[in-house]
Amino acid sequence: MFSTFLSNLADIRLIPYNVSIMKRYSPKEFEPKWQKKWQDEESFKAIDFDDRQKFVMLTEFPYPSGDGLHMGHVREYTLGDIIARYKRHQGMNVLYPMGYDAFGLPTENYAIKNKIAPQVATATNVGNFQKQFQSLGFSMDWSRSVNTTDPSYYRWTQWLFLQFFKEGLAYQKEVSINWCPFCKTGLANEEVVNGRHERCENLVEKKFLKQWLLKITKYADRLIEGLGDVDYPSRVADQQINWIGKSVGAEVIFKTENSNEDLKVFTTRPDTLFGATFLVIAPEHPLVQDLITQDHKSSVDSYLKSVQSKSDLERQDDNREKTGVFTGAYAINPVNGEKVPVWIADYVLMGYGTGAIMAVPAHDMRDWEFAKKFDLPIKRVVKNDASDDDCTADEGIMINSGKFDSLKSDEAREKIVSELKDLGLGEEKINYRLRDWIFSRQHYWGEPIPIIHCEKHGAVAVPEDQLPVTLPEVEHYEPTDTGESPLSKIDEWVNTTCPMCGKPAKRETDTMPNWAGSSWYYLRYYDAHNDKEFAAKDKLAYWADVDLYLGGMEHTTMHLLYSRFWHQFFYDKGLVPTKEPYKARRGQGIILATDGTKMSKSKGNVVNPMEIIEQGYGADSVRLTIAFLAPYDQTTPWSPESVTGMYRFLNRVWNITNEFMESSKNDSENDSTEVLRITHQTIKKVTHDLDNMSFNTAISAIMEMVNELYKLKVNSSMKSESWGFAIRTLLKLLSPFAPHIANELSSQLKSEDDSWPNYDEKYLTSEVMEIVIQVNGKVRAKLSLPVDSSEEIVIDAALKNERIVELIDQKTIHKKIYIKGKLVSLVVG
RNA sequence: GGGGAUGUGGUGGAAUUGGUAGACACGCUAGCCUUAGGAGCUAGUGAGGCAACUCGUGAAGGUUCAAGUCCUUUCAUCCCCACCA
Repeated sequence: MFSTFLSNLADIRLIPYNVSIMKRYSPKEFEPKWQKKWQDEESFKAIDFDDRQKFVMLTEFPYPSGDGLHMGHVREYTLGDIIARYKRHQGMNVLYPMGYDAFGLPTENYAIKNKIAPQVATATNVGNFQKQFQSLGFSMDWSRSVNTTDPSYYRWTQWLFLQFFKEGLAYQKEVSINWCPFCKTGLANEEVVNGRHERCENLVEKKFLKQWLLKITKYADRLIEGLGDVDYPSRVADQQINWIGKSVGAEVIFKTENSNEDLKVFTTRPDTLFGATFLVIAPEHPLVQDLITQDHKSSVDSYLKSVQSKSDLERQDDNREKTGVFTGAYAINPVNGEKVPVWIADYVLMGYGTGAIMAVPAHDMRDWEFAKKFDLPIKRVVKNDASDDDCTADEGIMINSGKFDSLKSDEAREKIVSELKDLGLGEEKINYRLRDWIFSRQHYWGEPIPIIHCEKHGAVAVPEDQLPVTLPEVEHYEPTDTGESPLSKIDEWVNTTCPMCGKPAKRETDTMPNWAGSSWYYLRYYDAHNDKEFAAKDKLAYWADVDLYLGGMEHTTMHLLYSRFWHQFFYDKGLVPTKEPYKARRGQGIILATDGTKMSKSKGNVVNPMEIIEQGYGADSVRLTIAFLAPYDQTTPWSPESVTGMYRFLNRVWNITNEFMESSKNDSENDSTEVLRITHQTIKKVTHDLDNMSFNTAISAIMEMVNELYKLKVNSSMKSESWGFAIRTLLKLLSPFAPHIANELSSQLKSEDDSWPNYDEKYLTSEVMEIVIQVNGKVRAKLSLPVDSSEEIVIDAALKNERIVELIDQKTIHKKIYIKGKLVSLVVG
């Protein structure tokens, strides 16, 4: 008590009386200086073919909206920057590129509304983004910057599209597409959320249009297999696998009575074929008209009409009742020759499998509901734990299945399929949930699809030497109501000649979706200015593939899957040297508003990172706050107070460094092993944490170091080798996170070396160890002993401890456990 | 219905192999200092208790000398997909 009082007095005396003689930490005064220097000197230029180990740090490039950077951007690019700077300090040739994914509807809508060309609006926004990136101190190689709307870029997007076209992987088809009546454009399945267009939230309609599609389904298996070769978080890999939705089953042919055409169905449970008591086909099924009998025609027609009038949203409603209608037709179950009725119902989807199913009500919940509602027969063919009156999808032992009785489900599956094969009435079949990628958009602001339509030759590729097909300048960007792109109204652009026969022909007027440019942009960073190829082979060989790709979880089934598909195709064509584009993928979590909800303009809870910098906290505080907030992949609310805390911490770093610089002028020589211990310990911890992307704990380790140093400086002079090492190391460890203050103070210290520090084990060991003593599992005492104490000595000391002696009293010790250097556990009773 | 994740103080979050739960920070309390700043310093801060001590990681069981961590059951929240046969 008394001694504590004294040491408090000592503390107070040794704290510099007048802190004001030192320059205050004021990031505004030096951050812009460093940013300008980095810009002017192109400090972060990645060098082609350099001998150092290469490291490609990729972050998803932004859509340059008029609103500037938001917190999500700042998190992503700050984390990328921390890694890029760290790897550079470790001596690697780091490529940390940035570009702009600038085609898209917001700019087009902005252009329509304000009568400003999208090219102009884009240029303005890009300039704004560039400035904001700079003000955050990001270490990007700007010499390789790309912009998807630049003709010198989309020339290669078009060229790559033509490779798909030549291979038959880009094709046109009349398809029922998701149509957004507000944006007046077609959408990919992935862009429809709850029956609404994910961008504008308007209800999506169905429209039948001739569209360009990319045959991503051809790569379904490869896209699954490829996941085995890369380091993706399991939730990303699982989500992609789930999205591709591979199911193994069989296609079974049912002969029909009324039609010459057979009905094909897909099932994953051919073992339940004997339980198929009826068939159901989708309302859009091509055989509908063929099958209906005269006396059912009117009821079928009215059902089809009612289905048509339903919106997608209604059809997907959770509480929907099963609806349907009997066609009057019958089909023959191939395994037992039974006549089963054919129904039409909208719970069967035309887009999956064959658009027809065999209904096994006893073993499929949907069929069960339908059978109950329309009083159709239910036949149990699998015996398992479930009650006979229930529907069960579980496997078991076959019953009511003729010669397959008493087989297990999986055996029956095999045998029945092989029998069907022999009969020529079925075979194994694999189906995917994944559909081909609808690649047409009916908009101005996108890459024109480089195709010319000729009456004689059909769709013809624009010759390579005529690329790019540039967007014409137009007066109006408004989409048309007919479902045609606004480009279709520009006759002088549309009318051209056929490259094959020279006769008059018309240009394709659809443009590509904005996923096109982003499907290959990382490749362009390897050779951003090449006007002969999309990237030179030797540069691809040097840089590919991306070592770490950081981005949003929301892109898992869109951009990330699309670009893997493109890359795999390019690999097959010998255009790229690696099978997969990205060696490792990580997804950062979302930063929510302080109230735990998503930040949104309409709620007015958006935090603007630029404002925080301008308020005087500076870029370093913002960067630290983001990295410290939570594990990088965790969704977490923003905390404005946290910025103050980081600013305070940087202030402490600033002050202790300045104190060190002051004291080194006149203090006496004095060394401290404690200073070295905390320094080496922190190097070890921060290095380990950075390798594991545990940014928040790395920062807390640096904070602990600073706190320790503050305590240590009270009793030891700062003028010593150890202190110099400690302060310089502190700045090095801090520099990936807060590069401005680290560079500023290092330059004041005239510390030129910027290599990552190494720790030395010998400084980590301390002379004493603290041993915890547990009695019956509870911590009862702590001992300080020399580190080299043997087990005997430790246990002996534990048993002699006053407190322990008291607790053991007369009781017997049943067991003594010693965990080296940590604890002694005594079991008494 | 399918897939994935997460539950720890007032808050954000720590906790290599099971080994001192709550690091680091925010906030709060008390005090000090001052050129009154978005500053700095000291002490305290899971709950209950004067204390010894007891309780405590969504809940309930279990394994173990020892469980936030392993096992079983269960509840809650979030994300993605969804009439996918």
